[in-house]
Amino acid sequence: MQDRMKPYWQEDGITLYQGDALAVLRTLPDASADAVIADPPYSSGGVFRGDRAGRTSSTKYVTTGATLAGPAFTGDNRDQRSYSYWCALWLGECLRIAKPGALLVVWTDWRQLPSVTDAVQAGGWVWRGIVPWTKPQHRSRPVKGGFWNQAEFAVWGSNGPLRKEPDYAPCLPGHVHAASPDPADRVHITEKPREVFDLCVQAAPPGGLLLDPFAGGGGLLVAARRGGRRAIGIELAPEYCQAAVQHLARERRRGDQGVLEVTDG
Amino acid sequence: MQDRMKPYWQEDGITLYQGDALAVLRTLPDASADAVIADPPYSSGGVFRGDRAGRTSSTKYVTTGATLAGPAFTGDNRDQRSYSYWCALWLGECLRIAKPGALLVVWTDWRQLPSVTDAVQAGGWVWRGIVPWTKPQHRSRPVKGGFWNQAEFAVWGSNGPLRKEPDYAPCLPGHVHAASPDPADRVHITEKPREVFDLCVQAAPPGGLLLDPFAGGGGLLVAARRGGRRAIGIELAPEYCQAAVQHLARERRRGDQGVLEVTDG
DNA sequence: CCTCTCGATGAATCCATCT
DNA sequence: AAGATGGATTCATCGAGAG
Repeated sequence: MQDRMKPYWQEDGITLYQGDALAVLRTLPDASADAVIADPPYSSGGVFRGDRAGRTSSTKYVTTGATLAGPAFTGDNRDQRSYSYWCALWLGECLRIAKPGALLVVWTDWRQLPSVTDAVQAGGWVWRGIVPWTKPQHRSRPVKGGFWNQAEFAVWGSNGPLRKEPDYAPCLPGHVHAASPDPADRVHITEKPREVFDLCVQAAPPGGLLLDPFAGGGGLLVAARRGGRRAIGIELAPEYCQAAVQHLARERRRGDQGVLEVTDG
Repeated sequence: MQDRMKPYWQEDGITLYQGDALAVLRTLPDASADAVIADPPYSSGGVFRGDRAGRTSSTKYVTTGATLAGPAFTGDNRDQRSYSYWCALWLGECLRIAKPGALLVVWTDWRQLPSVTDAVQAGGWVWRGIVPWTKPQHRSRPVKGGFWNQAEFAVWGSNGPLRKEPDYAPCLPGHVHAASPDPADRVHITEKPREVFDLCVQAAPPGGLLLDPFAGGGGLLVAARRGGRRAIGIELAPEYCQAAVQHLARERRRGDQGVLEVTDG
């Protein structure tokens, strides 16, 4: 662990660092996080390698004429071996930061799933399962002559044996079925629905600390505050750091309204 | 391809061979199957290596002393390397038997998923996706301090480019949510629900030929006939061959009743 | 029709002990 | 010390049936 960095933003137990995930992770203290929730760039593309090179996320993920909600995100063109290697690096660093028994959740698509399970174990975590997130067909991609592509996957594991303490050792649902947010409401291109974030947040006990090395639009940070957890987010792109902070501010206003509505009812 | 074997049973375009999958596959003709649907023994169980070896399916998967449907099945004790190797062998043989553009569906659990995706590609198939089957929580197992284990996975691919013919190139659902059949109604310990078989059957066009190298209790053969497809099943255990034939006979009677009921209504 | 209790269920897992 | 063996046990869920 190196010297502490200056946060990009901090409020209500939510901290956001701007910078490269590996670089920032190295500055975080040992055995401090109750759970690590990671949604790294998938680095996926065509079935054959040539399809994968030289395109940025704006052309890859937006097939219709819809306008791109945010800046193209980087780090999404690694080939498979270097992707596994890179994942093993930051996963190993996360292991150091995680408390014993802490949970790990890493999101991926079908194509990178085997690389991610390898990397999780290479990073020293105990791999314990896969949680599918399934989307309704109208929000996913048809494959002519095959099966719809309507699932993404969370590879999950733990730092050593699972927590058994009676105070917080829940049995969490092993499947989420929810639609992606409407493109108009999306902060990040690949933003996951609220249901997914709300599940991930429960990987840490109330008041516990979540670590999100690829914070993107800040969806997990928002969910962490909503669920009464602290969180540390890391995001490389300044545009997304700004978007995440705005997201947190917007949801705080909406949350206040929610509280008022509850009081009224 | 070697000499034809004598079928164990044959009727209505459904053929069942009794024998080792690899041995029987070698006797089947080239480019004859429209789809391959495989539900091999998972050789799974145990987060750590020691828990994976030397147990039979009856002691491994059945905790309560209750209802053991049928005998324990064999071939469920391979270590990870030999499991991948063995899968690549029969998958390669299936590729030879498959028509160009034929679909492949291989069922597995989370633990063997990466091995199976490797083996599918090693066998020469183009890997194209993962279809999760999710179960309701009350028919799956809680994991204290973690996520419920409530999904199994179909790794799917094709023999070369996907079929594009307008006559049969459907977009099939990429997710099934269904409960396991009631233990009393099960022919095989690990039998999948009807919804799963009905989806798999659609991988071949109506009248087309399905190949099931691990027929077990015959669930896919029954579904194939129900869906108007032909099928070739292979099963090693004579007990399960017999059970599959009985299953087909029972469902034929039930099917006749079903037709009558529809006529009545 | 609603609420409650009760029981069955699970393609395993944990851990002490022995080799 | 590492691996193999064997025995004991997990608990939230939801349907059925009763009240």
